[in-house]
Amino acid sequence: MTNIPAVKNNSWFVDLSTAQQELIFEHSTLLQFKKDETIIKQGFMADRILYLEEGMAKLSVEDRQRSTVFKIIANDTFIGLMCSFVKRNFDFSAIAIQASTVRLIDRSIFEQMIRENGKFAVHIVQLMSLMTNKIVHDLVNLSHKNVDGAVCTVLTELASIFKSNTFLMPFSRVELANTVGYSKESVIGCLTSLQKEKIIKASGKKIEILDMNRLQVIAKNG
Amino acid sequence: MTNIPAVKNNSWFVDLSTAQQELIFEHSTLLQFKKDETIIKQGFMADRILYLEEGMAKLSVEDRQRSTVFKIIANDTFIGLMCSFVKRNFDFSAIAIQASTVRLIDRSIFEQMIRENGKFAVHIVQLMSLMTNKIVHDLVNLSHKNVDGAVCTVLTELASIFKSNTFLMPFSRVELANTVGYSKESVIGCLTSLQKEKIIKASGKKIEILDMNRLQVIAKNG
DNA sequence: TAAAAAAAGTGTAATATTGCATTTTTCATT
DNA sequence: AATGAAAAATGCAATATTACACTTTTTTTA
Repeated sequence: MTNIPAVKNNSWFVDLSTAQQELIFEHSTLLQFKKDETIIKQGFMADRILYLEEGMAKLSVEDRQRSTVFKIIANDTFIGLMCSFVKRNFDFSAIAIQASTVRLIDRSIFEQMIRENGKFAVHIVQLMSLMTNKIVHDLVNLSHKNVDGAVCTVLTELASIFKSNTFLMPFSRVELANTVGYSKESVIGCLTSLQKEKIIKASGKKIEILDMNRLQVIAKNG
Repeated sequence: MTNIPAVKNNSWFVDLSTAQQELIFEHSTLLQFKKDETIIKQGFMADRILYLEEGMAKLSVEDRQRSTVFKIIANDTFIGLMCSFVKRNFDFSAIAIQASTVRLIDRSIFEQMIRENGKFAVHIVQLMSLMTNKIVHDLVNLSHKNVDGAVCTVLTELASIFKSNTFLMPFSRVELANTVGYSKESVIGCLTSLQKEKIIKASGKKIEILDMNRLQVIAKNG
């Protein structure tokens, strides 16, 4: 019998029967990624469903000129659901921003589970609903802000993702610029002035939020 | 026996059995909306799944200050799937931009279909995948463009949605401005200069694209 | 650990965008 | 058809953002 990890209550597979869980685990592989390793490269064939068991990753859309992070995900999240159900290729990239464990699940088995197990299917639809909703609201939200507002919004989000006011930014300055849709100079300038105002402390990738209140005010009002 | 409309090949319910189709149609209502009527108001209770059978609608996120259209949908599309599966309330608004026919489907019956019919479930997951993917790419894409690029991008998209180089804009100038994330003055200025360059002809909501090539070039290169 | 390369940071001139005041046009209503 | 209200359009000064050229710092690699 396959070695099935202890089922956490909130996991995606609670709705599966023991036999189905076994089947999934038989047809899945566990991979380890180091910080900054590429989990998915946009354009690659999408024949697996990916589930981030441990760690964190950033999802980005790539084009000829730049890479734009549109979402940071933490453990217990599907990485590939967004497109691997239809597209032959991944439409975005995923890069580990912490050491991560990813389960690769055979797409046809996963589909079979959706077909066989209605409760599981409903659960998956709900997860997709939630994710889409959040992404749309976040992106629309960012699009109405000036540099300062956008950068501060991202910083507050990062603090909440990392559950700490001190964290390592998973972005280069250029990536941060692409994510908020402004030039790197503007973004760097904003970080510098936030620092002068003693709202944050930034040395390299390490960010420390000193005054969360003021940060949130700027995030809201530009 | 319930009156079931002739099943189109590409419809969302082809995977349902005749009995299931009957059930769905018994537990659903057909509503007519005139142009500019509100189909969904953000914040209302989401106890139905909405399917746009005929017509067109714009989906928007509302906040205190503005309404931002993030997607235009045409006939044979689910309107509410994106959030009505989890949230108690709709997280966005939908307004008919043409006379439209909407089928309201009981949420619990719809969920039951997903549970009972695996093929249907997979189909729904695929639809959601596609939609999310398209929205994310479109929004990210817009966020890197200047006013001209963004406005031209939206205009080319509208032409493709309406399948014609002449169409009625489903936006006020202010809404268009919110959608692209720029001020109304900038957007109006852009439309004016596009007109001076004889790339479009705009009188009120009526837009005529005179030079699609140049429009696309601006859409791409700002 | 030194050298090279990449990323981060800076000041400033050029450019793009906004916000305001005001006018014109459009649209609905009587 | 006249009237009023809302939307659209305009020009311009104020502001925000970019792009450039350059320096400094950090990271990588030999």
